[in-house]
Amino acid sequence: MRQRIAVIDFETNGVTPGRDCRATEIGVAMVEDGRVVDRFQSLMNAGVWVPPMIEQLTGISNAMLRAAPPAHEVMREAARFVGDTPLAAHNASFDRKFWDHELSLLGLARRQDFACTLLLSRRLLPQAPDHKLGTLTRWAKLPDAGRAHRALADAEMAANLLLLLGDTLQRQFHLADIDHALLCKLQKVTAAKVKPYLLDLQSRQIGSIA
DNA sequence: TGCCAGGCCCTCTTTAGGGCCTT
Repeated sequence: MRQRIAVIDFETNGVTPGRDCRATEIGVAMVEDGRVVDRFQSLMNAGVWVPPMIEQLTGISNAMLRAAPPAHEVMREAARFVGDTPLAAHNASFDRKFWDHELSLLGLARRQDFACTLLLSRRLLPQAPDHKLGTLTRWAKLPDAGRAHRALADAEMAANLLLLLGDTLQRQFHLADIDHALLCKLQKVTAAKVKPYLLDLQSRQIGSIA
């Protein structure tokens, strides 16, 4: 996969963005030419309280957030870092709603689509024991990216998984280079129809060469 | 007043229910 894609991950203090529920950390792993070429990570202070269960899960404490830069500064920097690069995340519906919410507080709006490594791995790696990011990383023997449930480590794990999914597609279906638009299309095809869809795509690519 | 996620996917489905996945 040669295309540049920004793989993002948020740590948050809950699951539904709003006045009391905000992002606490963002990590971005920038993928290009089949590898991670750039990284962005920062804690962010949005003035929200992190419950003990989530402090324990992420290792991000209320004290750490009090010392962190303001959320609006971090998000402005993150938005500049990502620019118009196509986005990806593991369970993108989660990260997308926080990305959109945090941008909206800056008066900004997302212009690009999200590819989802959860939806894609359910379709392309059905033999995996489950489709949690950590399980897939261990199962596929992907590189150790650091402490799970920290934003950059999770973003790097998702980036490695995205590259694996691209390689799997190219190897199994002998497709020309995989791009973000194809991944977004694939995640909308139902799991049962994804293989016929790819075989059809393969035959059309072979036809166009011949 | 009290409660509070939500999108995706499978199946014992579609007039629904429950599990997965993210923090």
